[in-house]
Amino acid sequence: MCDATDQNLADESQFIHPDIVAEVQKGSPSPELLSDLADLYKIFGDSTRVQILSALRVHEMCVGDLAGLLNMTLSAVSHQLRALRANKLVKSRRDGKVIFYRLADEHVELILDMGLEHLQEINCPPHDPHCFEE
Amino acid sequence: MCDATDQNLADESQFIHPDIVAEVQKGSPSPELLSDLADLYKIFGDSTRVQILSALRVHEMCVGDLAGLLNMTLSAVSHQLRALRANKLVKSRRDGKVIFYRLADEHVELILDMGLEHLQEINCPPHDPHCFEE
DNA sequence: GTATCACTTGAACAAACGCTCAAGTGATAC
DNA sequence: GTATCACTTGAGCGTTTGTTCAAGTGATAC
Repeated sequence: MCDATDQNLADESQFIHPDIVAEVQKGSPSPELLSDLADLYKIFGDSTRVQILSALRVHEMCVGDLAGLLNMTLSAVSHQLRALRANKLVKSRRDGKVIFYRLADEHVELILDMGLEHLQEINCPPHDPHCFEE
Repeated sequence: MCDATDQNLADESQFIHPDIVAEVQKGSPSPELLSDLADLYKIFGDSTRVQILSALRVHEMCVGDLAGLLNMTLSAVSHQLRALRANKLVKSRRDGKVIFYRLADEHVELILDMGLEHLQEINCPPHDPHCFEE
């Protein structure tokens, strides 16, 4: 996909500001890691999955209750739980016929909170003291 | 899409655990807010966009440099910058012919960090002292 | 004025995604 | 054993998404 010698792209002079590009190349994580990061956020990037995570934050739930709460089919919810499980965002335990799901760890809650905070800042109300145009 | 009287779904007895569902209904944000949250994470859920954000975290950059750094076309990068702009994750300034992009605020960095931390925890190395199976 | 540079935009298209439907699994009840 | 319940899984299908390509815009250079 790339030519052989591109381990120092910033010097190749196709750039307008080679110095800046070189600095960024050194200071940013590898594309592989950033791709994993994108894959993680992709999981949070769906309304159904976020609703599930938000619900499980309050209390562990079984699939049927989740489906009823979200007004969706068992199958649809189960498919999304599968994605959440695969990415280690939820864990499950079986109790007789019923399978209860819960959040995998506190990090999931933190990520949800971080996003909610950002939303508040963006849609900050007019009377918010530290809200102003740049 | 729903019948008229569903404002107290948890009592409708289609649920296995009505008490839990009722508690979750009260304790979780509205579906609308959670949908906005999902839309926000959707932006972070793409490798190209995350690479752009991660780069801008180190230094403001123009579109051409970003395209070179990511080994992508100007157009592709510009399209993604448009999405980032629309969601207020980046800001731009023009300097002559060149347009420099930078992160909109510190919240963007925090969200990136939160995700990176979660990745570290998941892929935690075997010699990590606080890494164990449940 | 024209030319060029840096970037944006719209249309098109393949790939990825999320839901539905039908079939399958695993545990309990009898 | 069979039946039922709670859930999972795979295939199919319409929608969304990200890239490419070609055309357009806005500022500088001359």
